Amino acid sequence: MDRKTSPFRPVTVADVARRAEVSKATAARVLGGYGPVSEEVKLRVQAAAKALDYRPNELARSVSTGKSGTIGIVVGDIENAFFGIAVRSISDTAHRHGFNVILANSGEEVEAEKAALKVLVGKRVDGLIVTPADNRNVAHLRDIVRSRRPLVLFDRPIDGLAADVVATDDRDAAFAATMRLIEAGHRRLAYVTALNAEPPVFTGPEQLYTSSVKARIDGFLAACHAAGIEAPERGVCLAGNATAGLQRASVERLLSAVEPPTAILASDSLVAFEIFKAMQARSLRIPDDLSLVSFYDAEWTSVTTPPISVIDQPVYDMGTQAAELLIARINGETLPARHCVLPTRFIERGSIGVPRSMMATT
Amino acid sequence: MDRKTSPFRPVTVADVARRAEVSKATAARVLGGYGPVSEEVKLRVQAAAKALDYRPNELARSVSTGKSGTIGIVVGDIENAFFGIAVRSISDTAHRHGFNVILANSGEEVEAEKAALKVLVGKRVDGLIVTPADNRNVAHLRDIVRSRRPLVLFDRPIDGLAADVVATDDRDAAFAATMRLIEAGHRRLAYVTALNAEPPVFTGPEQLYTSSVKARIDGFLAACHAAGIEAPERGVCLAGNATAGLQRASVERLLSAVEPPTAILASDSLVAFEIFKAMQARSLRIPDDLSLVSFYDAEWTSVTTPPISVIDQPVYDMGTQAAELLIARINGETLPARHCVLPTRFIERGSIGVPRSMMATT
DNA sequence: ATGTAGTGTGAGACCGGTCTCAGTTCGGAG
DNA sequence: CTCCGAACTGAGACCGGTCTCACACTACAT
Repeated sequence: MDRKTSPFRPVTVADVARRAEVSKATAARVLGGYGPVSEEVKLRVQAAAKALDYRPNELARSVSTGKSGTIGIVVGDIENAFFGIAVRSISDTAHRHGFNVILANSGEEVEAEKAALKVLVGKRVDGLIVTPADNRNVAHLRDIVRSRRPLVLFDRPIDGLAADVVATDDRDAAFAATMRLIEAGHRRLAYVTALNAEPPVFTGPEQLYTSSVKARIDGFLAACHAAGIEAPERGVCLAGNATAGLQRASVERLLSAVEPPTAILASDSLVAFEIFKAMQARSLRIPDDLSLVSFYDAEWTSVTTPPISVIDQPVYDMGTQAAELLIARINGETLPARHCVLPTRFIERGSIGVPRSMMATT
Repeated sequence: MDRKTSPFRPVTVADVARRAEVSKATAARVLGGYGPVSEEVKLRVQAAAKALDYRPNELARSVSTGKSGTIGIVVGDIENAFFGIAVRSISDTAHRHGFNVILANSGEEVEAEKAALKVLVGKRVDGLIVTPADNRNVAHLRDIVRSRRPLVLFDRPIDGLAADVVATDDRDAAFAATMRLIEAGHRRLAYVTALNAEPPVFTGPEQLYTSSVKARIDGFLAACHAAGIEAPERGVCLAGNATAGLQRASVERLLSAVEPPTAILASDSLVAFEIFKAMQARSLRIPDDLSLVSFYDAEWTSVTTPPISVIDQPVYDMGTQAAELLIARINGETLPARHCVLPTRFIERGSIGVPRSMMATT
């Protein structure tokens, strides 16, 4: 504890008080801007603070007030543009309300998510925005709720958890997009999502632990069933997300099947990107050989030839909404948990075509 | 201060100590893992902590140790994939070393950068990684250095500031890329960068306050001069970055000039994207009508037709390097400021062609 | 003159941790 | 059997803030 002797020791209220020749309490009142202080003393303290270049220690402040002015965000992967923009939007909104943001990456791993949450709670964040990696394993989230710390689930609802949610109409969006493909004449459809599963085949919805993806597959299957397509489950492809290589291999396998799909709905822009590149590599043409629709209006989807039709998610608005909901809670709002569903928008571009088989028969 | 009466008051060492029937000091020793404690007492305290679900208050810990275990990052814009990956890489490395990350966005505004720095210093981050928005206005950074808080400049060196730097060989990369364009036969070259300037014309290098961009333009001009191209300065286009609309307008103006450039070097993937879309909108073809090279290997550049040749920057490595440099400093390393220059790599794709004029004359 | 309300100030407790220091206990050496 | 040091424990100061409380002083009504 040689801190007090170092010449680089940060300046404290006590230092300022000494220089302004007032008590620590008075200096603190000026610096913290709370109690009543006479004009003359206030000026003297402010002058001393400036002269000493005083920087309040927010940590000490937090420890005594119990509020940190910080919100924690746990996302699956910041590298993913979807989350990148979400983070941007959340942090913009947070700053606007005088909050800061601590960021943690779960890499879509529950264990990492738990660890991140632990650290954030340790840092006494005032509230949390989380994209839960696994809806089967939510004890740690339940703990957060129980401890009364405001929590907003982002993009992925969890049933039976009394937390606010900001998400999109995933099921409807997937249903509608699938319908468009079916209406174009497709009967062999595939839904591709990033998910580690062993074996990597779809065996049932209980396998799906990312709630948004589950909803989307629900919608996909419902549309297929409504159109009388049999065994559409076989079109659900769980490409891994552990390594890019694994995912690429899954996509390759899908495209080189004996009866490959004639239309694909991609669960996110990253898988769609893999699919697009794999197709390019084997000179398959969109939409002639294969129709492609992806969730999320990623930058690249608008500049390919042809451009890709997408389900646009209002990410920026989702982030803003989530942050605002959270901050309202932090400020003491006590309404029951709300569930905000934002509408997606289908952007028609050039990646949906008529399947070859249809062209032959018509 | 009704905190102590609330049933949701967080558990403290004192609570644990009471339950384990030991002194606060002993409980703290077990929980903090520092002093000598007998095996029996240790177990008792751990049991009590678990029963009470004790979560250490990191803030209080930081206030008494003087270390926060947190590093602050200030980037220009997280939405930009370049920074997105940088943040990812920095936070991965930080976590690997047991540090957390607080993120702040400057939006490329010095004032916001100053404010962010103030907050981060207030939160007593152990170190900072900053991409300075303006190399003319660095007093706040100088203050950081003076206060002995470790600081690493990311991507943008600042002369005369005794801080570590991780950057790329911007000047050389721009020089080499420009040379390629010149060798392909181009004589009317443009360099487009995002920068607000009034009027939006290049009048000299003193106008350039983002050091990396300045280095690149240096390289661009040097290559032009070496090839005997006259007044290459006229090709430097400062498209705004305040609003997307402004930037788009600048690009439009550039393309519809009486003597438009036959080759463009784009300073980042966002301007390149604007250029690509503007060209698409007016049915200009790459590389027949215009050759295009961009800094940064953004996702979209590899899937356009034709794909865009780029100067690939090793962002992930830069982030890792920056974080490691910083953490070494935090851990007490005292070497003089280092300047790490990472090499870029030119990725040849299909966007460089022979200018029309050349084709006619040959 | 007294009451009384209000303003400004300082002393010191407090937040939840860390850490110093002064015992206490115990074992083994002399 | 005493002495010494090591191992353990508790009391309490400390970190840098906030905040309560008591007190001094003024101003104004009674």
